Amino acid sequence: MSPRHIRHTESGCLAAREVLKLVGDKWSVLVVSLLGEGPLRFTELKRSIEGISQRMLTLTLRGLERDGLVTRTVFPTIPPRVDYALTPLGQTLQEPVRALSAWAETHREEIQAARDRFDGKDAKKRTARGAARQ
Amino acid sequence: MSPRHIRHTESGCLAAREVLKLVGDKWSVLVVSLLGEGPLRFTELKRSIEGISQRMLTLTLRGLERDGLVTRTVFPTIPPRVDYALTPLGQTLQEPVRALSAWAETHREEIQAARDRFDGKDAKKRTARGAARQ
DNA sequence: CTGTATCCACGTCGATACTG
DNA sequence: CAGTATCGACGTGGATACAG
Repeated sequence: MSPRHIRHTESGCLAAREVLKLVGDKWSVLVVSLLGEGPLRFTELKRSIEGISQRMLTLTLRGLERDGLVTRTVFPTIPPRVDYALTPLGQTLQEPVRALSAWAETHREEIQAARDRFDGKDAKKRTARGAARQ
Repeated sequence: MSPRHIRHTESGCLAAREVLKLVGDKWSVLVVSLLGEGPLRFTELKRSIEGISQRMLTLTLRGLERDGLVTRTVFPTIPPRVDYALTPLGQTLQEPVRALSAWAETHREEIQAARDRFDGKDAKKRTARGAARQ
């Protein structure tokens, strides 16, 4: 795994990879997006996302905290209360992410059409070879 | 898996998720970026990326082709020759992706600092509890 | 309430070998 | 040259149970 082959600055591309991976994460972007509208408690996040497990929410938040994108504030009360909020850095991430989401929304139908076309041709090929599956 | 909980339009968020996943993919963005400078053959791509296996390059290209981001042109010669190129749709994707990469580059050091801080505190906590690992 | 720990199913990826 | 097929290792995510 020599990272020498990647164009331009090596560290820049490694950073890009990591951020891209973060963005590709199943929950991170959603959490950041929710916190973009204000701080939330653990349970509030869990309820807002609803498909997420406790484990995954914890892991996601830890990762975001580690990267300096969210802050974790513990109130040592009983029962305990923990607030999560976006850092300034986390807020700046929202802009490029929103740009990407906008792109997705804009080209959603175009992509879907391409997929249908591709899958259609693929099905034809398979049936032509006599092995119609499904 | 009821997709009812996601905010705003359901299809929009599903589309965003899929694009985010595509962007988070280990190779897709790299391939799109390379094709952004002009069409390339299969082997040229393979050599340019170098860390990628034949299998992964094939799968990546099929996925991009399916989504209508790249075209696959076969020249029925011997030996065979296949050119891959970005579609107009694929080209438009480059802009938001570059914005995200720029964000990564800009905040690279900031993120690294946050990680060091976090990992440092984590290590301290662990040693304080008497279980210094590593 | 806010986690942590454990287990397991699943998908993804790489290595390798083979084909047209 | 440009793939496809197969296999095994690995990481990721969900369910569940338990703890502070």
